[in-house]
Amino acid sequence: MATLTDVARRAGVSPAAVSRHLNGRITLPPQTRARIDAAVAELNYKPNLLAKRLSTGRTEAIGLVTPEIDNPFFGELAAIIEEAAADAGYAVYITSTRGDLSREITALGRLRERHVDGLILMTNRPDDGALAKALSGLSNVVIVDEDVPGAAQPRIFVENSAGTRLATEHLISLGHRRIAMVGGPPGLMSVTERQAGWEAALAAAGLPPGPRLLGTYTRAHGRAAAEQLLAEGLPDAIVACADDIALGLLEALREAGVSVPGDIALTGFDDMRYAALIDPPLTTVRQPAAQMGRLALAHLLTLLSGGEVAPVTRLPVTLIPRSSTAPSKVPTP
Amino acid sequence: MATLTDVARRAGVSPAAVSRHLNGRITLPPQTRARIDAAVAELNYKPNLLAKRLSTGRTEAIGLVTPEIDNPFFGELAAIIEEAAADAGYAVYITSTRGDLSREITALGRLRERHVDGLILMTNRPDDGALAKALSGLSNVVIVDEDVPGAAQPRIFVENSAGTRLATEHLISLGHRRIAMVGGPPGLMSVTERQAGWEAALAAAGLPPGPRLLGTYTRAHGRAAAEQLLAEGLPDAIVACADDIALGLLEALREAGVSVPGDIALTGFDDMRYAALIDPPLTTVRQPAAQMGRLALAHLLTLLSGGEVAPVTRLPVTLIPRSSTAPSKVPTP
DNA sequence: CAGATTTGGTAAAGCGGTTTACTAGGAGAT
DNA sequence: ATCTCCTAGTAAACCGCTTTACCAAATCTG
Repeated sequence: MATLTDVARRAGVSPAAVSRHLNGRITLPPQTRARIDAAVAELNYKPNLLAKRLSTGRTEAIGLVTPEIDNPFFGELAAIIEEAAADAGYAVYITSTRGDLSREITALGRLRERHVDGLILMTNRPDDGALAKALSGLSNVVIVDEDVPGAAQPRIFVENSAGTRLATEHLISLGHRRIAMVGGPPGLMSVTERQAGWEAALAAAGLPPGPRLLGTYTRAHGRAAAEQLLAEGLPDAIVACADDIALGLLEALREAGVSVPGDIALTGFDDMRYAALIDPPLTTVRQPAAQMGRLALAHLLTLLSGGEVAPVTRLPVTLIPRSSTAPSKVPTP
Repeated sequence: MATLTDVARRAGVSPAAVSRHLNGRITLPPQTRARIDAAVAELNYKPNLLAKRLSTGRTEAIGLVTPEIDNPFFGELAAIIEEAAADAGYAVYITSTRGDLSREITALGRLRERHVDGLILMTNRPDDGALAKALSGLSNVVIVDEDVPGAAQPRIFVENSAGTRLATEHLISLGHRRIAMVGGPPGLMSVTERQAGWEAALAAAGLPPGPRLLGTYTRAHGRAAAEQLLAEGLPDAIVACADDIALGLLEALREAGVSVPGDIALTGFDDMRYAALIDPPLTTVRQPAAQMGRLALAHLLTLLSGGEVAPVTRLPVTLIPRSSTAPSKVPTP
């Protein structure tokens, strides 16, 4: 590989001149410029990024910390962010933490060690303060989708409570009265808020809350919840706090011979790809993944250039009615 | 941030001693070692990776080039690779090329510029030689899932033709006679091989090939193919070369009032997550994504440590029968 | 006890850029 | 003719770590 010095020698100037010319920090007379450009072309010179980075302290890379890159929702977010980052000249390090604190911390370490310029952080774990502590003092971080209580970094969420409120209102308008909620990990902000939306809609309609089953954001939890509800007596409808949970509910209910939406209505949350393709197509609350991804990157770029950014941004969600919800068979009084 | 020199000063030794001790390239007497370790701890010293990299020329990072990170199949592969790479001490740069040659080339450039130590490359585009040319001379690259004709790097594929042969034999054993194939981009190795498997199974059973519709590995192509088949007269069964294609077929057929598997049987390829959850659950050929990912990384690590690796590895596929295939209603003669 | 070997380090030259501080030479102003 | 300013660069320090080559003192060997 040709180095800057090789180019300089060939062009008959100093390395400094070449460096400054290439970075647009000096205006040289046309002939000199032409000689340098020619030398660059002839030697097929490519700057060594490592050297550049060491020198400037900037890496032109960002990190993306996701709980699970193979979850379509995070995959979509990652794809958008990667594309937008590439357009802005940044490479992306992706970490799939699988909900493991130590891998989250490792990723933060990369920022501390100036291995990346900034970080977009997503977690799906209730934090006991360890992650917040690891975040303290770090700038150039944007928290997305799920809160890390106690952290000072800017964050981007969706209107969680509005989402479940919409879903619950939709179910109520279809004539359902006894509406259960199956949620994710207790203590997680998104779960708390989604629960609040469900409760608010019920309260507004003068209905008592149905059963509430928290657990994890997994298909397995959906299955377990279905079994519990089957044992205790099925409600009219279920509001699931994630599409994955809804999928588990659906499987277990179908196996038990319960028809969705014939016997029970079901709503999800996320609108992951495939939510429309399952049987029955899932009524769900759409999170604007693409918009979140783009905004997260935009925020991060603003931070990187020394700008300021709103401490909390909330993006709207929309209810996508499909076939997993149908009018109640019990006539509305 | 404390530097090596700070540590050295505090421990009363030279920077060289600290560096060599920390990298295990010198054995020091216990007291000296203790002084250095103490200084490291007190200053909370973290080596600057950038500097280390510039010095050693190694980056301890690999690149992962995928066509679409938001496709669950590639997502699963990426998750496995990322996890295994992290265990081996490598960070992972992920690029989602969206089938764009220039982004593939950019990723290769990162290797050329010694920005990463090695690369795992997946593509889903028939190459006109441009990618092969960009690959020439690069070592530490493993090609996965799809071929790049003319490239010299080791590669890992699945038994494509065996996969469609299994699927086609399965359909034949269910009594289907007129079996169509809906494939991906013409010229792509996986497509050619999958077509060969379909033809071989039909030939072995003494059956003529049904319609063959090539296109892209997308749901849209599946829809278009379904429309064409509907217009030309439906076959008994369809072998789709990808689950995404099968999904498109399924949608369009359902909209046309054709029942799967009642009126027509359908098989996919990949066994992506959700293939089991759609309506009807999809009979498909399972590609061992996890195994491919792990093997790709193992190969790359072998290359990185100067080892040799098989030029071509083929992994077996398995047929996963589900409900999208059922016995033909036409009695077998 | 001289010479050889081991122990326990060090000095300094990279790695390949960037950047600050500086200067030789010519043009313009007085 | 002198002073100032601008143009077109250059020299050298620096980023933080690694590594080669080397050396002084201590220990062993014959």
